[in-house]
Amino acid sequence: MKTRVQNEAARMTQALRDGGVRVTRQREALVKVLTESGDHPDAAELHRRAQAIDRTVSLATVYRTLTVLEREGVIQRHSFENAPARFEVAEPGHHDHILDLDSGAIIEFHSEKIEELQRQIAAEMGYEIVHHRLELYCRKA
Amino acid sequence: MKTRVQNEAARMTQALRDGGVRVTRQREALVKVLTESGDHPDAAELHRRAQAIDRTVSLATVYRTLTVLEREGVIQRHSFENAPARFEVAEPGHHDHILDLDSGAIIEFHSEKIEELQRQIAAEMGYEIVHHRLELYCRKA
DNA sequence: GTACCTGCAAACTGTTTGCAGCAGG
DNA sequence: CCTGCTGCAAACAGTTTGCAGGTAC
Repeated sequence: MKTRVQNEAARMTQALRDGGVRVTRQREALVKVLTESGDHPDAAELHRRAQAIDRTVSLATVYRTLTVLEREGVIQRHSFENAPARFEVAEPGHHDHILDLDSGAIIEFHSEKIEELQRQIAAEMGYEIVHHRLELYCRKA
Repeated sequence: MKTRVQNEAARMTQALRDGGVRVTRQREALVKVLTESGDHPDAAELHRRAQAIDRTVSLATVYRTLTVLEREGVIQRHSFENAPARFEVAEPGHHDHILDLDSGAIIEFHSEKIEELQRQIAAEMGYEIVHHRLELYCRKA
């Protein structure tokens, strides 16, 4: 039986092939790092982690590969306030983020009620939501 | 009787003084441009408009002044996806944005129900919302 | 005078790209 | 081989900053 990480890695390398690029040593290192990271690292952090596996991975390749993976929909890029973009493996089912302003922690949440209200508001204006962004910048109460 | 624009301009120049900077010719031009713009211009656009009033306004001064005005809370900076930051005069009462992906139009909306749900979700995690960001990237249905 | 202001150009950050050489089917 | 890959370094966009000179009390 395959582990979750192995499945995600397989899905990701397939996404690379689908995206029309080769699965190289460097890209395999990045895929490994992505599937094993439960947090929301930025490109520089991913580069650091990938280099621990394969010294020859460059930041340029990290960015190039992330672009393909995002286009194929297997990872998501989040641009939070005044900060480099952060990445995470795309899970089925959308979620939003709470950002702890003090610790920098990122917490995921989902509210179907909010999603529904958003759709309703957009519809009232004659719009259809393509995607949205909801971030709560918070402090411990 | 004063017009809304005059009131806003007065509030803004006062904010500059409160922010500890002088109200110069260049800053007056920017204030005028800000109060008269009903849209959400970015810094380059504000620079262009301010130069139409006073040729000597530089982009650096636009940025420096916007920083002060934002710190004083009389304007708001919004960083939408893959785009330079856009600015608007802060109105009492928060609102969120719908972005028309085709036309680039920005529409404001407010939903007290959504705000309440957000507070509720944050509270469940032991958090207090300092500020939040909600953007709906949409297409005409 | 003496602050603080200005525009300019250079610095800076995060990201993308052109290029010469390397490598895998 | 031949295509696409690589790292490097330069380019890029948006924004900030150091500096030499200008301006308002």
